Amino acid sequence: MVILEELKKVASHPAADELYELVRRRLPRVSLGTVYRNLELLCESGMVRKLEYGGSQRRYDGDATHHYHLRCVSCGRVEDAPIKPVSEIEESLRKMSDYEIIGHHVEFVGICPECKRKAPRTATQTKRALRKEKKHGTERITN
Amino acid sequence: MVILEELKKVASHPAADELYELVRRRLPRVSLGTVYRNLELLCESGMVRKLEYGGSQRRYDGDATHHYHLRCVSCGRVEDAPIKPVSEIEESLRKMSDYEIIGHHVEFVGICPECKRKAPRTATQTKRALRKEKKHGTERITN
DNA sequence: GAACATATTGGTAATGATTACTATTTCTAA
DNA sequence: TTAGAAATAGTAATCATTACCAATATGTTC
Ligand SMILES: [Mn+2]
Ligand SMILES: [Mn+2]
Ligand SMILES: [Zn+2]
Ligand SMILES: [Zn+2]
Repeated sequence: MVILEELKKVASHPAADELYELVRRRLPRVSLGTVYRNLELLCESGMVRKLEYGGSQRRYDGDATHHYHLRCVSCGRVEDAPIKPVSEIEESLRKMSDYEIIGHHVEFVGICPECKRKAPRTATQTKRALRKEKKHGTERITN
Repeated sequence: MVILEELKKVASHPAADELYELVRRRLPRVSLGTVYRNLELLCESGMVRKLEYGGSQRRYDGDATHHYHLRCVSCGRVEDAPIKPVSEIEESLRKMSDYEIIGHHVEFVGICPECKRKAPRTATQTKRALRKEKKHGTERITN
């Protein structure tokens, strides 16, 4: 319950260890293993979504409804993309493929307003950042 | 060169160790580290794409042009989705977000024809497979 | 070609996120 | 209470990826 509550409280799509720190404030004796185990159970029950895009750590999302994400290549922040999913895209693929299509995921990559302000980049710098990000995953943010 | 050639030969989006085995047939003394190192260089030079969707291993794509992917939740196969990318979706997001949008990735999930034939699934079984797949990543395929 | 500087490699160790394991604790229901 | 079941904390194991470095290969200048 506490794990789910804390996950729903934040919009930051935290990784397991970040969520662990949040949960610890309320349950100081909880273990990281318990966080992982229950996140898995919550995913299975459909109350939590596991995000497995770029980076070296999985992120978890307390909002299990279908929506897209937007990741800042500079600071690693992941936000919900403020557009609604286009289900028609699945239909058009069904016409072209023999797969039984179950769903789709979309991740936009970009630079968040804060990072734009802090360090406006040339196109070259942006490409470099993208590479570095792909290489190392992105820094943790303390949002 | 050999690494890039072998990667371009296959349509299976192999993981590093799978590609390592392919390269070894031509360069028996090559090391896995060399494969990783050069894949990184090829990514940086833009000739190879690194796929970081689900599963526990990264996959590599010798086709660096923008395209979508289609993953079978049953066997783990990853194919190119036979539809063209919709760039308009980035435009519509630009209107709604202050991010500087750089690009987007799409992964469809479904069941490939072969798996459908081998083990037709009920909706419940499919959901279960999806969970298991999310949990363990998917089996290696020998395509 | 010899001598040197530079770049790349193979082999192996280190890293780090996730998972597995297990003794102990907590819950449940008679 | 009390026995059995379920969950947990703490720790070990796993395994994909990176880091490291001595050895080898490559290129360059004379
Ligand atoms: Mn979200
Ligand atoms: Mn592809
Ligand atoms: Zn940012
Ligand atoms: Zn399949």
